Amino acid sequence: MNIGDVAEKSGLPPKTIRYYEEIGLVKPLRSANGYRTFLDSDVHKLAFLGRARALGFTIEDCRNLMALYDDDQRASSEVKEIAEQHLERIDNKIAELAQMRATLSHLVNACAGDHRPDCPILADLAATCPDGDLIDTTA
Amino acid sequence: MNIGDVAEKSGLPPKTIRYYEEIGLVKPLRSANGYRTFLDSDVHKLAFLGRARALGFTIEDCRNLMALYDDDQRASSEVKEIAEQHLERIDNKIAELAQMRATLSHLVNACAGDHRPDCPILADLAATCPDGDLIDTTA
DNA sequence: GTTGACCTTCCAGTAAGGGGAGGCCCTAGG
DNA sequence: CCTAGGGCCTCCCCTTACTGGAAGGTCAAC
Repeated sequence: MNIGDVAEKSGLPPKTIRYYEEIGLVKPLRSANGYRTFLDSDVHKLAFLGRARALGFTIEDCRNLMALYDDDQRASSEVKEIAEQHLERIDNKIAELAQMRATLSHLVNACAGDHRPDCPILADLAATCPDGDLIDTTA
Repeated sequence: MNIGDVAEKSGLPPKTIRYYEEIGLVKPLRSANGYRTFLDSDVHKLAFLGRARALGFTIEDCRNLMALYDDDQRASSEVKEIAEQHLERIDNKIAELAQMRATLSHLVNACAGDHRPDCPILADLAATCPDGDLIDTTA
């Protein structure tokens, strides 16, 4: 199978598949003309990677998950730990975004959004200094 | 004022300040020895940038917000639009993360996390193919 | 035989800086 | 007067996970 077919079957772009080969996630064979030749198992791996990436796992997570997948002596606790750490990263990120959202949404609601220059959003960005300085927001 | 003082006052690392100069967000003067010389207005700008970045605005957003801040003919609607677009990006990102979180959390709960190899997380990553193929998850 | 689709490699770029090398400048202490 | 130290400078590579493009080889069809 050539890379185009694999791309279609796995749902990953050819560029991504080449990249995954470069970083050692898949190891396709080569035919005489230099083209990459993929097995069904490669397609399977790539689909696995695509799904793991879609869940937000890093490439390194994916590498570890694949290794565990290939290891029938694995303990599910190892897999679970990777997933739990990722879940925590996601929760942290969501919390961070929610905090931004709250502040930003508050500012947006306070802004008239008309033709006048007065703007609480800019005022907030300009005025809130770490050392408590009050800066002239009319500038 | 040298870059070290400005870093302390603005809360941004010197590296970041140099980077902001490189991309044209601040334009410090230079003294005879080649050192950057900052004015209070530069510190003000940098603090502004730091807060905008903390709210997740991109550098390009920051550039535009600063331009609006410097323009006393601005309409607050322009500021509000930038903020609203950013708010939408945040909401999209949160939704995406929440979706990941839901799936992942479901899988984590389903995983025993013990010494045995059986793992619903790996099974899910391996089995759900775009074209509906069922792949042997006992491998 | 030639067109066009496919494949190859390599280079460069993304966002927003971080790390570190190699080297100048300036001040304080002995 | 010399040196140690800390601060500053530029320059280059590194990060994540790809994506785009250029230059060129291959293959099947018309």
